[in-house]
Amino acid sequence: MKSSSLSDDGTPVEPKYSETALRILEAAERLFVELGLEATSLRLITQQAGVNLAAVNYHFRSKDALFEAVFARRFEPWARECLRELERLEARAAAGTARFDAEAVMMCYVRPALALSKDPSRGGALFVRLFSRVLVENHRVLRETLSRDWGHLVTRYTEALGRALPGLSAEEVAWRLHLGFSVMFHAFAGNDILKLFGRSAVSARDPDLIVKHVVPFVLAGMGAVPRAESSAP
Amino acid sequence: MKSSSLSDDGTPVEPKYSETALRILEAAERLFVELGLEATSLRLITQQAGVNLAAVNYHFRSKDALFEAVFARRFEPWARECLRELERLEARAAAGTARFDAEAVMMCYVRPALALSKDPSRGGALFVRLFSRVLVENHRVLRETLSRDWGHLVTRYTEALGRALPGLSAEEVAWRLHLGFSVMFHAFAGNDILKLFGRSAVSARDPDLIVKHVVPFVLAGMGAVPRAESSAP
DNA sequence: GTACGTTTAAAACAGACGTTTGAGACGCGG
DNA sequence: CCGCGTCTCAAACGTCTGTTTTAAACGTAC
Repeated sequence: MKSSSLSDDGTPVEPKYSETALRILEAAERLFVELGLEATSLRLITQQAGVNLAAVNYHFRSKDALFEAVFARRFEPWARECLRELERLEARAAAGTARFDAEAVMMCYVRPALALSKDPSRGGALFVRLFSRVLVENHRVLRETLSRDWGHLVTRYTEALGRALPGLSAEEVAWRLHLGFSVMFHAFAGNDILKLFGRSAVSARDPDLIVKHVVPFVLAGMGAVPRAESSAP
Repeated sequence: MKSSSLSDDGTPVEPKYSETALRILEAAERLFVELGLEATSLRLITQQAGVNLAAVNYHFRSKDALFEAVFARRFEPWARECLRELERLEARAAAGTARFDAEAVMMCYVRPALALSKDPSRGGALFVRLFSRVLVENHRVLRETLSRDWGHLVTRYTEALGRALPGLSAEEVAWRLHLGFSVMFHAFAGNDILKLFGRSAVSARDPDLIVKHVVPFVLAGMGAVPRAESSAP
């Protein structure tokens, strides 16, 4: 994933894609989500995009590079939005116009995730599902670049939650962040374990409903009092 | 996934595998977890198992059938253990020797998951990761059989949690179960979003540590007071 | 010892895969 | 008119896939 270059005023310059390249990107995004990287063939992508097979290797260099392009197009604006949310919260807390608590930190993730889920023009919930696949499948393609280019994002969230929950050890904070993000992330991705068993009464695809139920759940979890050690010193 | 037949006393009769078949099962399990179903070739499996390529199609019918066998061998004993835990809780609650609360219901899932994670001879954490991949990749192979053969398990958990949280609507109970299972499941599977960014301070692979942190988190979330509707009638 | 079902072995099958090639179509400034 | 990038197209490349075939080795019962 190459980071997009920045123009003079700092706003990202999206690489211009020809119409053919765009059709490939969109078909690929949908198919990668539904079938996964390995199971999606270039022939299927080009067929659904209505373009020639060789166009993929012309516009993108390879199948792997196409996957990176599909991912970066959606991920980078989203990650930048998360960063902006954190910075805005810090500014408002410094100005005394906002409380710096766990809910405020959490909303710095929920708001961008909600906005993304509701905006099909940016990939919508489809991209969150793609991200989820990438995570569980642990793709070699993205491991390196994600930690190099966006590792600081996680560091920022960790620091923020630590500041919002001052009584906790660093280890405890890391766990709450881990568990909180886990449930929020998989909820937005629509990963419903129970649905696999055909018995989920939850319509886990409506973003507003997700927020309504997931926010109190995670907030309660993050604020939970740690269990007293039963026999440790 | 064919269910194993039962002997007279109700204990499952595990199909006898020849040594060759067993070596295939074990190599396949490891590779399916690491690489996924599509990316794992039969040649790689047989090479690592030290057996001939054709042995797969002889002992198992096809690659898909091998995958089902790998999955069923681990899943069915686990699911039966979950069922037993629920039945034991109901019996003890009826006898007045246990409280039927959210924690008790939750532990009916945590105990089997913990036992499985710590027992390499039953697949250990490896199988939970395989299960997680199956879930996110939404495999055609397992969708039908899981809901047909094990859907009632989810129904049982839903009823149990509803009984443990009597003040809540059915929808609310379904959401708490969904979110609670989601975080527990992905925690046991070691799905660490933050690790993908190279910044997780959490050593999410120690089952005892997982339980220590995930139980208070989920308990707090499940017991959370629902948010008051802000403007609804 | 010979016949039998079971298991292994090596080789070959047809098809799908990602990628490359080389020729031709298009728009555009000269 | 030409010349030159940009882009599309059909065809072919070599490799890998799941599966099948053929033959040989094995243990066991008669």
